[in-house]
Amino acid sequence: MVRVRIAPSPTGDPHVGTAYIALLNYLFARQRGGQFILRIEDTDRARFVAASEQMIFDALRWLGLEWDEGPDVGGPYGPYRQSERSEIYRQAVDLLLASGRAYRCFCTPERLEEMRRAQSAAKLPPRYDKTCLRLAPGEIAARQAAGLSWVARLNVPQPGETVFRDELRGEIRFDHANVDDQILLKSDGFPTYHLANVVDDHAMAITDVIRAEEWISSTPKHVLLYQAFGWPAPRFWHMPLLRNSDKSKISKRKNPVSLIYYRQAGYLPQALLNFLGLMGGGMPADLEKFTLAEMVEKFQFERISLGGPVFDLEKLQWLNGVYLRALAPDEFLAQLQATVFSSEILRAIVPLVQERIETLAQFGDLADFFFRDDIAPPPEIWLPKKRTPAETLKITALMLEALEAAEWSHAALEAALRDLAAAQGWTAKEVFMLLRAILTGKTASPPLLESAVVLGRARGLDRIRRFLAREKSRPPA
RNA sequence: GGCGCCAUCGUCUAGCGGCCCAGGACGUCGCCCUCUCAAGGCGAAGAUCGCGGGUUCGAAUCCCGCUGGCGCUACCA
Repeated sequence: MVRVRIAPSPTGDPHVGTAYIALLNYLFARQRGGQFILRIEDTDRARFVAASEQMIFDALRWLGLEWDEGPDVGGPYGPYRQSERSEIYRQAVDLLLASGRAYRCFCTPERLEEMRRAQSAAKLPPRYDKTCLRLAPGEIAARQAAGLSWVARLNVPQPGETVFRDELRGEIRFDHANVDDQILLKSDGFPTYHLANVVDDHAMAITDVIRAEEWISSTPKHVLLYQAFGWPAPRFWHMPLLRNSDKSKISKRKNPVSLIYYRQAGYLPQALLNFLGLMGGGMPADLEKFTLAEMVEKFQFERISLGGPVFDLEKLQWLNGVYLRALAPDEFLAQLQATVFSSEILRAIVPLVQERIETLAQFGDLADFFFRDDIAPPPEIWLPKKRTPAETLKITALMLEALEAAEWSHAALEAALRDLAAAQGWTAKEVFMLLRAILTGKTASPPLLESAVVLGRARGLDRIRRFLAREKSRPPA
């Protein structure tokens, strides 16, 4: 019986890369009559975003990737949220500490920083120097008694080598000279990914770990952990990374990556899924358009091409168009009413336009930007009278950062924009008008912040990113 | 820098020793259809298969080296 899992981290919007890996895991499980598990990897309390978990559930369900076990549906191997499994990790660490496969480390971040600087200056691989491994038992007890904070580190045998098999690439070997004594338990008592992932995969009887290629370098640490615990390791399948058009790992800077965005921008889940299925091969080459069920039937993992595929929005858009045109008119209408013309959106827009309207027919004139995709205002709209294009673009980039960090609410957006204006020596009016131009394409619109909230975070941020991309690539006039 | 992974049209890919002076799709361009624009149909341009060595009667396909791209190099996942 095959058991696989997807283990997203609730640190923000659900990511298109998560959907890709989820799809692959789903296919693998369904093809083999196995189970597909959803586990929430919420051990990073610094980056934790409370609303994120629910958004992950919603986005994966929207795509139709149902899981057999998970935090919301339960299952025999729960709990499926790592923050609820602390005791399990603590016991696991005790085991490793007792057997000498892990050790307590009291080094301060400053010392570690210093050590890494020296190593990099000496052109050595950055690696913890095992200082605390040499601590006498009495010294360890004393430091603990003194209340010094500590972490648990994996004791990687030196010298040594770890060899493991990647099902798609064959044998991969790592000299231990390049494997760090990874932190397993953080000073806040939470495990790192490496520990939690191994402990949970074993506890949840995961047979095949299907994850992104970026994990290859840390797989030796995982294999060492399985050995330290005396557990059999699962099979590893590392999938190619989705890329931006410049071939770098897909990122929100260069590409929309939020599944919320794709849903709100009017992509059909079956089209997005189909497109993801095209990434990296796997399906018979003569097929371009196929359903999830057909993928379960025909997708072959052995056929996956290992070169990282560029996530080509234009092709996704074409495919989405194919799906949209194939809809029966009634279905098409239903889609429209479920998304861009939902009564929720309409209801939210009403208070923004009602007080500015003289005939109902003007609704479109006032609210057009909610229903348009490409807003491309000319410089006479967005360029403040007293500013240059260069400084305007610069503050727009800062604005994007500030808004990405802010909660998408009227108060938070307003605070972020006013702070930005003050910090950059712009008037609030200039900053607000700039954002108005980018979001609405006009100099006069319904109230900006209210409009931004209705437009939504995903589409709002996307408009700013697209604006920046467009203006940066525009040859200076 | 170190380590690892990868390498066919701009992009997604087919090809797993002869069927390939490399096929399909997106995008681009042209023509047709047409009141317009799309869609659709037809067609074109587009890859010395990253480079250099081998192995072989024969290599895009196998091996080695180089180069390049990417990833990792955190008390993030």
